[in-house]
Amino acid sequence: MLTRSNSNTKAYQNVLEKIKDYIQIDQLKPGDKLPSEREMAEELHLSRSTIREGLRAIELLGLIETRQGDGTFLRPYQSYQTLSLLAGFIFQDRETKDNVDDTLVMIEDVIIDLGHIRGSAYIQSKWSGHGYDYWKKRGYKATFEVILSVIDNQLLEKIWYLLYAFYLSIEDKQHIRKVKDLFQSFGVQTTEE
Amino acid sequence: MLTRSNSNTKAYQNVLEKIKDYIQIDQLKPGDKLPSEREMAEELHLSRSTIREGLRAIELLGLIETRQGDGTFLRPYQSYQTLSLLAGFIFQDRETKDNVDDTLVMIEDVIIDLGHIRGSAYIQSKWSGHGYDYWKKRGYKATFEVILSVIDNQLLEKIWYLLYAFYLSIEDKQHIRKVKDLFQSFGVQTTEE
DNA sequence: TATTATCTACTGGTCTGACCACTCTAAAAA
DNA sequence: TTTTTAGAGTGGTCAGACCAGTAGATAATA
Repeated sequence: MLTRSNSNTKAYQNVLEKIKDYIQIDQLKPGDKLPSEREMAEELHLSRSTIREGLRAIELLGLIETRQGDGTFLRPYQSYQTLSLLAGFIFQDRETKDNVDDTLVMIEDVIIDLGHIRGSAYIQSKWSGHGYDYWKKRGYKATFEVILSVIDNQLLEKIWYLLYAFYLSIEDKQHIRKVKDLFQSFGVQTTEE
Repeated sequence: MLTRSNSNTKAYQNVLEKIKDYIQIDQLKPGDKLPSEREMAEELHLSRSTIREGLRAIELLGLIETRQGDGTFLRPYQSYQTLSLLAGFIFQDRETKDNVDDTLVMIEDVIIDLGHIRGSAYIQSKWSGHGYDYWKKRGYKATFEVILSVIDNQLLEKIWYLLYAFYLSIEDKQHIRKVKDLFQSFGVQTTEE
């Protein structure tokens, strides 16, 4: 268990909260303009430098965009950008490296189950259309993407991509799952022709 | 002395690069101390405020930790906590929300299944020990953490934390899953006493 | 001597006010 | 009308200041 010590909030963290308020109260949408730094400073009774410290933080996360001489704008986010960032930290932790393999398998189990439920027929036709050898040649990733395409959950897809890519980067093994079994589970013939 | 080295890159971004150098050249490890803000400012020929803008950015990312009167330190790794703050900025479109919701449920299904397999007895005793009301009071997160603790897959745990934190930040509902059902699935009595 | 209290130098946290570079817009000039 | 220009506003950066907290050296104490 981690011990998270102090909890004295710093002034710039209020900036983050305040900006959330701006977004909510003013119903700001991506691309919209935020109040100027000087305005925020006055309204929050903070110095402009403190305001800026808060802005820089969320700018690095890709949530806002600053244009000199123009203003600060909400960005059309890419929420996955943040997920990628977090993934960076997750993978940075060496302890979790060992878990990548396990977790990848788990995630794939989920994906395969969903594939059966939501688009078994489509997957079957797609795979059968080209034949087993075709997908065998195109590789594990392409094959799996067929399932992912019918599930239509971009977040789950992103998680799988991250895990899979990371797995490949730290392991020698090419396939963690028998593609043949995968095909057969969807009722696709795998006999070579 | 004018600065602003022509290109579009902002000065504070150099701070990030420089800190990477510090880490690499000085072979800094988690917990180690970085040069003081004033030192960095002098060495990079930047003002202290600019240095601080860079520091705040990577602080929010959880890379560093600042202690007033002491210094700035490299951090082991980041928890989901700070990022959950930002989740409020990220999710606005319905589609993304649905993705988070769906994915969270999926991940939890996996976790619950694994809980049954790897530590059903432990979970049961843990929950029974304090009684249903205790966990009901402590909340969904604490209850779920019992399952996570026996699974012992930190990556899966972190993914769940991330999704759960995101979920809370975008929804009002406290419980997405009937805790009562969860208890009963592990054979724990839920009758009030 | 061993302990405690105090001082001091240094650190991050914040503020003020300034100047620059840039972008927009509206008034002035063509 | 179109073009030019001047100004106001914005972010980018800076220097210097003061506060608040920490750690280590020093002095005072038991």
